[in-house]
Amino acid sequence: MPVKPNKQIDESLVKEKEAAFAEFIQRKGLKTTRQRNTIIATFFRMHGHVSVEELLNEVKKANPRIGYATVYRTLHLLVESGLVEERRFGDGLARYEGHSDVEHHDHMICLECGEIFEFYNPRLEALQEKLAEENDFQIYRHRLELYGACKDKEACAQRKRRKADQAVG
Amino acid sequence: MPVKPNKQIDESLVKEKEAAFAEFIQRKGLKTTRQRNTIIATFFRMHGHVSVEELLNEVKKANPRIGYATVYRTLHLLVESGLVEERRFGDGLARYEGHSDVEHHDHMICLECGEIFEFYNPRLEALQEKLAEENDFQIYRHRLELYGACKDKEACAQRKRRKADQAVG
DNA sequence: GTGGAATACGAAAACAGTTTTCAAAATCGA
DNA sequence: TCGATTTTGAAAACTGTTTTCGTATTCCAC
Repeated sequence: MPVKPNKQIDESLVKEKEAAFAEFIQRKGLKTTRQRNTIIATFFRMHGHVSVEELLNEVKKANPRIGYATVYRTLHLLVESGLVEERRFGDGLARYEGHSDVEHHDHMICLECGEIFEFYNPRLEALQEKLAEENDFQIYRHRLELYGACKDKEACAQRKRRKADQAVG
Repeated sequence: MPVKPNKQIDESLVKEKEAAFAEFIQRKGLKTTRQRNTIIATFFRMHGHVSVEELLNEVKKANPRIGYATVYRTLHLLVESGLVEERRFGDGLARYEGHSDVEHHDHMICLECGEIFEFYNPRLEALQEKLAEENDFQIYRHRLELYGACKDKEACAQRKRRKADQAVG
């Protein structure tokens, strides 16, 4: 089971998403702007579960004049378009995730190094459906998060150091 | 499977918890106060997933001079004591849940009427453990939330009305 | 292309939930 | 009861997010 999604950026996939967003914007009668293009181009080239601040930092490298408001607004549009999902892991801030090839997945969050792993298991999905059925409940969506720690302490510590370095730099 | 926990308040259980909290306070060298007593007595006699505002409203009936700050502070102590758990269901506010007889459970949240159902299934727990094991990950805790809708539309609509009434009253 | 209505931008203010501050009040061991 | 320590409540501060408002940009009709 691949716990971590592919780290490589698939440029053609990014282009596809940019096109899909452009179409969404047009369909809604909204306008294409330099800032929105910068923001989505940046976002779709980032990995994993991106916070607004992380995204803004990257965006500012391309255009320092872009501010929080526009990033927030563009992220809302991305969510509305269905290309991106908003997630909250209880640290109080929203994180955004571009839909990867894997349609749906759950998360394991290491409380040591902060890494967020993704996984998917059909038996788990099926079991949830069954339980909902038994309770006369219809599931629209769900969220499952396993909080804990990597057993590979060495790799975990290394990730932790790397992230600490990033935060300083 | 009982989807809703017992609605009855077990007074002896409440007393037990009050005693446990008193012991925690003492052990930490803190002081017993009228306000804290009021707050925990109120909390442990409420059902389900209580927001700070809901709790404060109840508390004010016993002592209108108690404010947000004290409620927040007391809830933090309750969490620290291990008698209460904090949960967040994505609507931006924290909810607090006294540990019930059921040690652990997951949630189904109806997006129509807002009702939060509890459930527990050992196979689900076991499967999660197995998946974590396969990924060299150790689970400390987890959270599973099924968002959807009650299939019993009548009961659902009734709950919705009742809650709307409460909000006004 | 140009004009102009509609939309978007950025900075700053507003907002909601939560936390902290501070001076006055309450607790509790000596 | 005294007095050091903790707690309280009101208000201010904080955090992440949303809205406001005046200016700038987009883009369709011409």
